[in-house]
Amino acid sequence: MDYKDLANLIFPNSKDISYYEEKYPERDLKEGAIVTRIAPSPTGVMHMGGIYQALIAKTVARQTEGVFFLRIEDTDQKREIENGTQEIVTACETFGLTPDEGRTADDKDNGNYGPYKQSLRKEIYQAYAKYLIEQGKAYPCFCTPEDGEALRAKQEAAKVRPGYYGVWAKCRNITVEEAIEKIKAGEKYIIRFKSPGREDRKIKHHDIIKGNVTFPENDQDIVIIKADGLPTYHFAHIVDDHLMRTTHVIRADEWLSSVPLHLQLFHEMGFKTPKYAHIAPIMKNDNGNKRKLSKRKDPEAAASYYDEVGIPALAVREYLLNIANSSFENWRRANKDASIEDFDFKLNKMSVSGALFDMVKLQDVSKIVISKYTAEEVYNEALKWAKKYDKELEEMLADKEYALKVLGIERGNKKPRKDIAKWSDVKENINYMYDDKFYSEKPEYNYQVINEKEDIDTILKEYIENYYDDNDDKQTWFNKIKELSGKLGYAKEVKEFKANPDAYKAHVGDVSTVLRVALTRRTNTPDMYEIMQVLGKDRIAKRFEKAKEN
RNA sequence: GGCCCGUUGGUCAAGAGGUUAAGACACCGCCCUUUCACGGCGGAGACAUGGGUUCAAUUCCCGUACGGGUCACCA
Repeated sequence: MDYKDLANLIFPNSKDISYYEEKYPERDLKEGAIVTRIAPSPTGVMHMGGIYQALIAKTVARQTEGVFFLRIEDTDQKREIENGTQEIVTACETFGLTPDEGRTADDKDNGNYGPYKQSLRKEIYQAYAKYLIEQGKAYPCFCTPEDGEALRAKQEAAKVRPGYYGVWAKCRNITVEEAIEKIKAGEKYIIRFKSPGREDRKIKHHDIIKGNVTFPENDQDIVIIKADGLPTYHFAHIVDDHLMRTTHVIRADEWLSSVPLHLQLFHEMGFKTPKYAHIAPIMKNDNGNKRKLSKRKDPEAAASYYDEVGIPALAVREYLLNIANSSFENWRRANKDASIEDFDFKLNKMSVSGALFDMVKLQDVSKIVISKYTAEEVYNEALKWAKKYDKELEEMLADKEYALKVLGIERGNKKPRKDIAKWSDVKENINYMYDDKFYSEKPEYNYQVINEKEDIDTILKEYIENYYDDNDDKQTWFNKIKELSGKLGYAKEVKEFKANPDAYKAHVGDVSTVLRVALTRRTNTPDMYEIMQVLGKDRIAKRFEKAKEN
C-alpha cells in the first residue's frame, strides 16, 4: 500500500490534474499584461477597502491590457449572507469597476476560467489535494477541533510556538496503512499539507509594495481541505490563482505574513508563483488610535454610504487614487479635464503604511469633480439621488427648465462655483430660489450694516422702481447699484469709503447686502445678478414687499 | 508574547548622504468691481528617540519608544 492507494481511497472520483491544466490554459495576452483580481467573501456589505483594491486591480490590468476578474470566495459557508454576491457585483458597478470576467450575478459567470465561485470548484481543489497526497505532500489528519485546542493549551503551557508542526504534528507520521485503516473504520479527518519548511531558515521575498521582506520559512502543516470537503483560503488561493492564470495577487496586507506559506505551496505544487502586492488598509482615527476602517463601527466604511450621502462615484475614485499614488494630485492639477484612466498609476509607488481616511479631503475632491459638471449633469445626478433619498428635493426639481437655470448660476465658466460636495447639499443650496420654500421660511432678515427700517425701505423701493431692469447686462446692473448708492448718500466705491469713512453712511457693498438679504434672507449667496436674472422683476418686487413688512 | 512591517507639519504625502525639506487638504492674513464660493499672493506648521558609520545623516547601521499586521477546520 502506498500514497496512491491512500489518495484513491480519499478522493476516488477526482480527475487527474492534467484535465484542469488543459482546460485552463495560459492566457494569450501581450507581454507584460497583468492578470489580477479581487476575491471577496460574500459575508456582508461591500467595504471601502474592497473598492480600493478593485480600483487598483482594475487600473493596473487596464494599463497593461490585462484582465481584471472577480472571484467569490465562499468557502466558509457559515459566514455567508444572502445576496452577498449581488452586493459585491453592484458595488463594483456603481463605482465603475466592473470586472472584465468573473461572477456577474448570484448564479452567473462571464469568462473561460470559471466557475468563479469557490464552492462550485470543490472537485477541482480535491483533485489537487489528491495530487499532493499521492506524492506524500499532504496527509489525512484525524485530530478533532478539541484535539487542536488541547494541543494549543499544551504548547502555551510549555511556552513554545503554537501550531501544528514538527513533533507536534501528530498525524503527519501515521503510516499509510494505519491511515487507510482509520478511514475505513469511519474516522473523521481533514487534509493537511505536509510542510517541508524549517522555522530556523529564512526566506526572502520581494513584494511590489512592501519591498523586500524576510520571514522564517513556514513549517506549519496547515489544513488544506476542511471537514466539509471545501478548501481553506490558502489552498484555494494557490489552486485558483494558478488555474485562473493570475499574474499579480493584489490583496490587503493582512495577508503578508502568509506569503511564506503561499510560496511554499506554489513550489510544492510545481506552479509558477504570481507576483504579490500587499496594499495597506485604509485607517481611521478612533480616539487617538489608528485602526482599520471598520464595517461595524464606521458608516463610511460601507461602499453604499457614498451613494446615500450623494458623493459621486468618480469623486470617491479620485480620492482613493490620491491615497494610492500621491503623484495623482499633481497630475490632476496639470490635467484638469483628463479622464482618470489616463493617469499613469504605479503599483510600486503605493504607500507602505495605511492612510487615515480623510472625509474633509474627499469632500474637497468631490467639490472639484462636481464643479466640472454642466448644469444638466448636476441636474441629472441630483435628481437621481433625490429619487432615492429625498422626496422634497425631487419635487423641487420637477420643473427641469427652472432647475437648470438655478443650478446654472455661476457654472460653466472657467472659475465655477465649488459649493456642492454631495447631492445632499443641493437642497440647502438652492431652496431660497423656490418661492414656496422661501415664503414658508421664518422671515428673518439680517441686514448687517444698514439697519434702519426707513433706510432699508428706501433702498428697496428706489431700486425696484427706478433702477432694476431685467434687460440690463451685468455691468449696467452693477453700475446702477452704484448710482443708487450715490444718490442715497452711500459711497459708490468701497475704497472711497475706507479712505474717508466719516463722509458716508455706508458703502455700496452694504447697500448690496440689503438687496441680497431682502431677496434671499441670506448674507452669503452666489452672484446676485444671476439670481435676479433667474427670479425676474416681479418676483424680486414681491420679495422686497415681503421684506418691508418686517 | 513570537514573527513581520512601519514612523517626514493636524491629515495625505514628495524627497535625497550635503535641499531655503516639495505639493495637496484643513487653518490664518491680504488681494480680486459689493457677500459667499472660486482664483491669486503670503503665513504658521514636520524628518519619533538614543547611539554609531561619515568631512557631512532626516536619509545608511544598531538599540529604544510608539503604531500596524499576523499567529483558526475565517477569509
